[in-house]
Amino acid sequence: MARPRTFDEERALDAAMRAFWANGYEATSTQDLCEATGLGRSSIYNTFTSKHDLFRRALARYIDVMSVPQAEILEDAERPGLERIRALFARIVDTEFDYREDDERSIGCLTVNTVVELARRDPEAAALVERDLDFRLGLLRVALEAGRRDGTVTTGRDPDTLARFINATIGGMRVSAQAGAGRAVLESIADTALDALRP
Amino acid sequence: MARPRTFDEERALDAAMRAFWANGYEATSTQDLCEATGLGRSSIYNTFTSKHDLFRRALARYIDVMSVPQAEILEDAERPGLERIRALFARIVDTEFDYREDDERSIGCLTVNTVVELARRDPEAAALVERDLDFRLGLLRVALEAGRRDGTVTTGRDPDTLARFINATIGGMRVSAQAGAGRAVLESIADTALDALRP
DNA sequence: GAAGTATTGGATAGGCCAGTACAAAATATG
DNA sequence: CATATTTTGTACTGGCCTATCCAATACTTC
Repeated sequence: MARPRTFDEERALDAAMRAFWANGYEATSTQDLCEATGLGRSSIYNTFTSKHDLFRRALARYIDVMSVPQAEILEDAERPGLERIRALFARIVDTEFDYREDDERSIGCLTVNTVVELARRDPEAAALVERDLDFRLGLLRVALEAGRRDGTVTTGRDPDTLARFINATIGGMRVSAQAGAGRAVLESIADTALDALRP
Repeated sequence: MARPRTFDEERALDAAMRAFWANGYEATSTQDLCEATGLGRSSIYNTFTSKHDLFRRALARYIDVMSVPQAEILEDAERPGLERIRALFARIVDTEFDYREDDERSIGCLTVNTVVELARRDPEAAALVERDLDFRLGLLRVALEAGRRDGTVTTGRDPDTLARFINATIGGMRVSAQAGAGRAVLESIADTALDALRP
């Protein structure tokens, strides 16, 4: 019925996500977004209405994309509970090194970056992140409860507290990675955190 | 010999620090800095040369101000090693609640915020933060080694690894606070982390 | 092939950005 | 009190920012 798009909306969204992820919301201009996606301004505004809306969608996509494999790991009934947490840590470390610009520093995690840069003044972003937090805490509790049942998690602390702790550890690893920590350091942080699950 | 200043440079720097801390570097305009400090543009540029330079000084001041009490805690020979770490955690929690805007969300830690927002593209800021990281890791090692000697830290992991872990935990607590965690949650994260020191 | 419709590129708008220019004001020194 | 010197307020600059406008384009349907 009319002229069709010459670009793939999801690819564009991915490119925008990468730009926000690597540079932050404020430091990414609409011009940057045009260059990152390869689209013109018109196409961007026609498709995504505003920079803020594009960010919202990019963040939502990031959360969706990242949570699938994490859920798979944490709900993997084949593995003991503690091993699921260990595998999650390993995945976190891998992503910190897989997704990188030319730079030697990690670009971190868009969710963490958003919490730090935007959560206080952007209620929509805060809501997305909070929803994701609840979801991930739930997944962690599942794995921790499994660990308690199968004897790999022996601490007396309740799964809720432990889930918060594991989640905080992941945040700390991501900040450490952005501060320049290498693979060995991240792995040792993860290993040490696991000690708290079987004291 | 000439007209004297009508403002206190340190007070102005403090106000600017608070502004950057609460809102981030990019989202804080020079206009915001004028309002926060109560100074006119001329006074700001006359005293601090540029927004970036003002930020650099604000960050340096933040690091200085924060590290003094933390060093005191971690080097306090009266306390066993583990208790020093515990006291440090308690202080982190307190600061997350002491320094707050009207908001119900924490403004976090300027160092962490800087790592996340700026470290990748601002080498000066990155250098300040890295220097501070080395300093704090050193303090943590001191306390952890003391803990090993006095028997309160019983884990077999080496102090360097443990220092990284404790530091990451603090980062994770700060991100959690910015994501909306309350006092009880932060305290439980800290308590759980301590479990890793005496497995 | 004509009509209708959505996309696209380029120009543009209005505002805010960091930073500067300059003159008026204020004070220490002589 | 005069002079030298610094601070301060105001106005301004050039540029980049997000967002819009509009005409040209390209495609689908009839």
